[in-house]
Amino acid sequence: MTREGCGRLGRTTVGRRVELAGWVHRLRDLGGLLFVDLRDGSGIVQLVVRDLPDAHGLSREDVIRVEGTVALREAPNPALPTGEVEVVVERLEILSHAKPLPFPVDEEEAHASEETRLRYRYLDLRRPRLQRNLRLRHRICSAIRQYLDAQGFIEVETPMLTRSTPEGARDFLVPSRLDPGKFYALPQSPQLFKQILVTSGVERYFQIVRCFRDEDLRADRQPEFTQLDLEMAFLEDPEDLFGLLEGLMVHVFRETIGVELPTPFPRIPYDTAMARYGSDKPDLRFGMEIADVSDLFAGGAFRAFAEAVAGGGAVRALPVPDGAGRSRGELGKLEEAAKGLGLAGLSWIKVADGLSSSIAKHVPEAALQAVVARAEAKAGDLVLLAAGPAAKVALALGELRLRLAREGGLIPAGAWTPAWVVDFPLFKLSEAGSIESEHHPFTSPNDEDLPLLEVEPLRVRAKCYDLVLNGVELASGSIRIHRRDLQERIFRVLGIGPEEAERRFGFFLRALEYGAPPHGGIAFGLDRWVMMLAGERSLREVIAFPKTATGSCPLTGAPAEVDEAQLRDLHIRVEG
RNA sequence: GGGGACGUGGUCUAGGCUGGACUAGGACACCGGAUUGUCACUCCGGAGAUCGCGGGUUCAAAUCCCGUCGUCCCCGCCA
Repeated sequence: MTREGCGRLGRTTVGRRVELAGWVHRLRDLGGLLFVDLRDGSGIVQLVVRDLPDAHGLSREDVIRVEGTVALREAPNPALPTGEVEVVVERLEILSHAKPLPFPVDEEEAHASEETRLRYRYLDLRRPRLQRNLRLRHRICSAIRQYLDAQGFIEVETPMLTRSTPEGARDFLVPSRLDPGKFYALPQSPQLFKQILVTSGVERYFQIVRCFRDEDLRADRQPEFTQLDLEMAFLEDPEDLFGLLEGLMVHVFRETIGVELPTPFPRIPYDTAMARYGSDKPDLRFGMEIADVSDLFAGGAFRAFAEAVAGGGAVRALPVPDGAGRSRGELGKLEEAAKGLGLAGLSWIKVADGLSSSIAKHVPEAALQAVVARAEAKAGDLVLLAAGPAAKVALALGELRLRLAREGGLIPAGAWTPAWVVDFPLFKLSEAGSIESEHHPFTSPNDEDLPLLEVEPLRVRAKCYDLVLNGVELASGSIRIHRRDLQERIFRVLGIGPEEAERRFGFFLRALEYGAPPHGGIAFGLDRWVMMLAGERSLREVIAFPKTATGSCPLTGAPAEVDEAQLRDLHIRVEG
């Protein structure tokens, strides 16, 4: 007799003799009559047990096997998919006993601290919500593979033990036993390997791959995380990739949560994103677009604003729907928040029957009207005004835009607003004042900006793009440099001399010398993607065995001390 | 590296500001008993906590102070 799925029993299986096995979900002992809700991977069904004395010793989460006959219920339970039937048990075998549980596993929401949940992760994962998340994650991966396979991509594995290449984050290091004093690094991404793969004739590569970055954790950041990594040969125009990836997004959304994403996704230049949304990952689920009103205050009587414009800065306006009712106290708090974000101050205009404004004394009514018009504010709205260096104003207003939208409940539930952000700058200024890559050093500059490379590097744009979804950076990629001479020029701008370049990237530069095709690609943060589709707020809810905020694993106790002998083998001595 | 919140039986929590009748209360889980149509079963009874750890203040500390550890959130950091 073969085991059947609890959740597959129903009206059509009445009268059948079945064997079931699973976990005791709940018990209702009425003395002469015992009800057991039996749970397996397919669902839950009610068992009725009579005249089996052993059964009264059952506990929740015991693993049992039963034989019995499917019968129509006297009183159906509409809350249960199998609620029309029950299984009358004739034979019962306890396969494994469960101790009293540290927390209930039959509830949708967790009723235990995260630490307890992670310590008993095998119990936590039995909860329906996490089971759903695991299955959703599998379906997403499955849909990705299905789509990319159909598009001619092949999945190739790259090493986990590799060499440290100076990328943005701190590396996890693995000491070499055979070569004392030397270390492998766990990959922050398979960046150079995938470029070498396309150079090797793998024209369409992808990999669902674990990556490691030794930085502090967040709700949306784990030290080991999974990327959908992807690279194509003969990719010169990002648009060719966008179409393909929009197809991927549409496929995954359709197959997993049944949502139809409209294509094409909007393309938003980086400068526009910063100006209108104050962010390089704009949340397009709601309006509140920031308007530039610098010209309205240039040379005007309100000195704070006029001087900002004269000094090369900007004055920008953020409309707040239905914000006109805010009290002076609330506006004061907003200004405090703005100062915390680096602004010198925050002015406001309330749009009601007439206008009232914190700067009415200094600014003519007509100018205020013009600001309101440009910010597209309606009666009942509030307009916030900030002045200063353009980048600072943009970021601060962008942050306020998000906070006010969240607080005001202006973000529609169930909305999906993907967009491509394009035309990123190639470089940025580090805190120390040196030139750094905005994306990574293998990103190709825009052809027409090449003459600026050594002269005005900060003005060079990159063939670089992010896929942004609901204000979250979901994927990031670029067209790569495929010629050694250009790659060396970039290194020079970055202050990486020929010797250092040879030492760190010699293997890669050589690969570019033997016929490297133009190529490019992208990498998705898979965990975040799953998190969004699952509607979760933390990555830990979509990773089977995640780490705590301090990088520990309460289940296994990692990280942990190791034997002295192991350290000796690795030529490691621990201080202190 | 910085800021904030939290830590009380197995689990979740009340109490904490305003120290004293707190002999630390409740719910769930657990144990014993009853129970033949329940489905969050019900009813009766029971056991289980030196209030994360260390120090201090005080006649007296779960409660106030300092330190430390752990968890969570945020800033920095994350090409």
